[in-house]
Amino acid sequence: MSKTQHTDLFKAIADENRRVILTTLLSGEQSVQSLTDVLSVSQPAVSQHIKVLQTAGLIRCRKDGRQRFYALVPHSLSELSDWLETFELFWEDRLDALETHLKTTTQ
Amino acid sequence: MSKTQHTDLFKAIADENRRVILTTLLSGEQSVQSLTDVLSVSQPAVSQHIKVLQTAGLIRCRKDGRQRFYALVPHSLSELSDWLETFELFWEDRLDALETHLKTTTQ
DNA sequence: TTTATAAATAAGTATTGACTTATATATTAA
DNA sequence: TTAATATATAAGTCAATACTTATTTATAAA
Repeated sequence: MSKTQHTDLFKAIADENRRVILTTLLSGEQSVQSLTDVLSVSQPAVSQHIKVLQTAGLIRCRKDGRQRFYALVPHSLSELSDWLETFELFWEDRLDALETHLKTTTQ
Repeated sequence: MSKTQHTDLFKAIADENRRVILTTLLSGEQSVQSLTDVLSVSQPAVSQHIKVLQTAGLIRCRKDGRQRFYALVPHSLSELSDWLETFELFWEDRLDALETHLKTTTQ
């Protein structure tokens, strides 16, 4: 995993509206239209957020007629999960596990 | 937890240099000086990053003479952990657990 | 075919954010 | 005291970002 992609992920989830998109998709795939209804910004703004999320690998697209349905990509936050685990092991005083983890993980 | 604080956390970890500060602190508390040695930015830039991390509740300060030692605040990423868990339950098809989780969690 | 709809892209703007250098503040050492 | 050191704050700059409206592209319906 490149450093750039890493950065993409953290930046992607840094925006509140993009996090709303992600949590909205927990209830299943959504068209751009319905995502626009949820957020209080314009349709182009939503499309722009979608692009950021897609570039980060967090969502994927399914075309159907003139609509596009976006859905969560399974396990696409695992990189974040790995990053978090480093700190959780540290805080749990699982220093043995942390050492192993640091040896096998790129920070 | 307020929405503002939530946003503070995600924005705090969005920056690469701030993530470097956090991972550096895994090896114990550090002075501003030694953090400045690690990053390739000026001392004031480091102080500014420190302020963001401190505001987000991720690090704390200990004063000793004219030095200030910063350290990780244990479990301060639990909010991020909770947020992540929502998606992980979803991806694990633990839909029963997800339902329970969504009922008890503020997104 | 023409018209309407869904979404993406283009282009411009205003705000935020990450830096810089200069300076202020606090503490220690000479 | 005076000078040196560690850090924070001030002020300014530049680039990135989150929006806007206008337009393009693709598809479906009249």
